[in-house]
Amino acid sequence: MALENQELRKAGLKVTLPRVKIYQILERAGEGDHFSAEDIYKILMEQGEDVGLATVYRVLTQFEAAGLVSRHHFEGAHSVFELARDEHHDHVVCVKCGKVREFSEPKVSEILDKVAEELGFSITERTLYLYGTCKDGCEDDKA
Amino acid sequence: MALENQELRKAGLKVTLPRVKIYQILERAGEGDHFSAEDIYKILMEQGEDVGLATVYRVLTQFEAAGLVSRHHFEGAHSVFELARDEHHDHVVCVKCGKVREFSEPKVSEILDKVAEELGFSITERTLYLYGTCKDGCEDDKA
DNA sequence: GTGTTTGCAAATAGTTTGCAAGAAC
DNA sequence: GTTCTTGCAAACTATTTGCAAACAC
Repeated sequence: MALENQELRKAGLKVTLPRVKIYQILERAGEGDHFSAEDIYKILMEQGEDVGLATVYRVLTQFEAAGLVSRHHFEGAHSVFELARDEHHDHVVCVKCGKVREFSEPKVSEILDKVAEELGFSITERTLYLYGTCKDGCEDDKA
Repeated sequence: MALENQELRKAGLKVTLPRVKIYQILERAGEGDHFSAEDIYKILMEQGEDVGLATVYRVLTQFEAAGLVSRHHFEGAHSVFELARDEHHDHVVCVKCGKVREFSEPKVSEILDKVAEELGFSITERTLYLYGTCKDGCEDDKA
């Protein structure tokens, strides 16, 4: 139970209720789950925690700065967050149901590294999002 | 001079001063030039045109819907626009100087199509942005 | 003329910030 | 006890919308 506390301390952040709770929510997420600040805020409310939305934003920003989470901007709207993992991965987003799938293709990274090399760029980050629709049952429940 | 008028008509848009002027600004852009609504608004002001910022947004949105321009969201901030071209291309963005380079790698598209296939997704669009820094002279003039 | 488009001001969505009160160490 | 953190309300940024006046055709 104190595992997340270690993570927080390691990141130079004091162990406070909002940070622990938010970290736990992110930890519980399955692959492909991404939360917006608002999502997290709502979950906290449901859990009866008294945490302000502004704090959720602040904590997520701190987590991002500490490398604990990564932030994504799917289709322009709000940001969503997920716990950072070691292996880089890219995202497929269904524009109908909002579902997100992840994938990782070493060959793509390889090619992009070469492109950067040729252009004289030193890449620090990339975003690769595929938008489309699930072919299988995909109820338009973009809640 | 009436070429852009043709484009507008083809898109089902009446030929009005704001639309023509905005189209011309986009047309003048070199490869890698991307304008935000604000950029375009400022250029119009400098040219002495009396066009509202809201109109710039409306026109750009209409152009996008008509397939005349594509919209990009580089690093979260505001949207930028460029005239749509036939060949798909991806972007490299320098986070120091803001410069944008374009590239196109058929092999990447090929791999991504395969990924989508395997995941049972039907891709309609993708965004692939590489962020980093120019290795050569790149004055931090991210104006 | 009639329907579209525009400019302006006000509204909106997502996110950030100032500040005094409260918690961590 | 001192410094970091929080909650709230207010500010901010990018963008959108309502509406009456102006324009395209």
